[in-house]
Amino acid sequence: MKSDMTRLRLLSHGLRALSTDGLSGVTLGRLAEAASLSKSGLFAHFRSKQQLEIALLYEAARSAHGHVVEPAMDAPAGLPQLQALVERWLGWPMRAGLPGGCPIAAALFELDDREGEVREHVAALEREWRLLLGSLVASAVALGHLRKGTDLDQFVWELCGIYLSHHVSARFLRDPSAEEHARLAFGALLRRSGATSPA
Amino acid sequence: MKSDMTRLRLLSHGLRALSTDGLSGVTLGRLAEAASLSKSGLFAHFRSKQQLEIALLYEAARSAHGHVVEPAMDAPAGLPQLQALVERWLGWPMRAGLPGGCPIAAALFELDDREGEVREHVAALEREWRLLLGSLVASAVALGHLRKGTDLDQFVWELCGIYLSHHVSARFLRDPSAEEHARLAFGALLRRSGATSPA
DNA sequence: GGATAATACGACCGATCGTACTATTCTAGC
DNA sequence: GCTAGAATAGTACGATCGGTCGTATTATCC
Repeated sequence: MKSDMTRLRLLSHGLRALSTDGLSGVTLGRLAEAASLSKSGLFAHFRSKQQLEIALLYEAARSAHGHVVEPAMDAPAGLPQLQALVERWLGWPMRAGLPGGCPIAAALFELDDREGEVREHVAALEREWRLLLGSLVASAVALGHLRKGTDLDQFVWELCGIYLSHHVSARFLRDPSAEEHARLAFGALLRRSGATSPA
Repeated sequence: MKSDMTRLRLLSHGLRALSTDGLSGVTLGRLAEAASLSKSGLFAHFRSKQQLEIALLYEAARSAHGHVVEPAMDAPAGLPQLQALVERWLGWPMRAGLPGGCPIAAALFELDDREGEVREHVAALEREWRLLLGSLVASAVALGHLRKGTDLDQFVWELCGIYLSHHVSARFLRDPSAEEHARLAFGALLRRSGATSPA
């Protein structure tokens, strides 16, 4: 359908806006203008601002999956896959063609004190993401790449901290050594977990 | 002066609003109503929305200093002081009476793709904060509490990651084990840096 | 105590917000 | 090619945004 094409265009422009302006920064008027559509025409696609926000967040997750998860799955299972995923994870928005930062990371701070449907969807995405990370760590443990008895939740928790710290130092502080800091931190986390072959 | 009282009341209400709603969520109308003041009366105190935002951010930093830095300075210099500061740092907004999360952490993600004066003030605050953290780590190294040769910048970078991950898991995910994760992560970071007396 | 400046008020500005309702244009199936 | 229904445009709405205005009140200082 023609409508699907338009919807894709809207999601594309909306995702770009989301990455720079955050959820509350994406407005129907601006998005309509960016996508060369009337505001009411845009509004007809999503039946409310909330629905648009949710759609954009899922589009962000879809893009992350395509740019981060899928290519990382080419690596051998276990530690190499985990390392490949982390490498693709850090700074993925830029490689996905987004002009701003990670929309989901930003949403974690924008919605932390807001209730409602949007928050629940972000929470679901974040929980799913951490489950994926945990399963990759578990595989590395099962394959003997990481020490048996490794605290999976703790590993994932600290890995998320590395991602967030990288986001802040790279995007806000514009520290050119953000990548290096993240690499060192991840390496230390691996070593602590008994990685046999450090990258 | 009477005006100073009003200004303090405005900053107090504004800081609360800032912690839950973020910079763009604080509006002149709502703040005026919360502080029982007319919008124009409020506007007379700060000459623009930007000036209000900057004043609120400095108020947040002032509050953090009072609730985090000052009490931590009672601890003996070196590692104990660093540990005391981290303990007070995590979750300080609640202990400061704020209903939401850390306004500065939120600003790091809200302003990462926005230029202007407000961003520069947040950047200055953040840089100053990291300098403080670095100096405490340096003291711990100088006093022999941490290994000589400890990478100060890397330590601070990872510590900030712990703070951010704690913020997300405690405030957004509402994970009751956020404190425990942070404690474990900080302990591991200390151990890696050769701490002789783990807490 | 009276001049003066600070402070607060209410009304209002143009712009934009999200959303609703009504045309109009377009497209798909016959 | 016609027509039904989808897709888009148009218009308007009430609310709120940051901000300005003139005016009234209130402190402050000589």
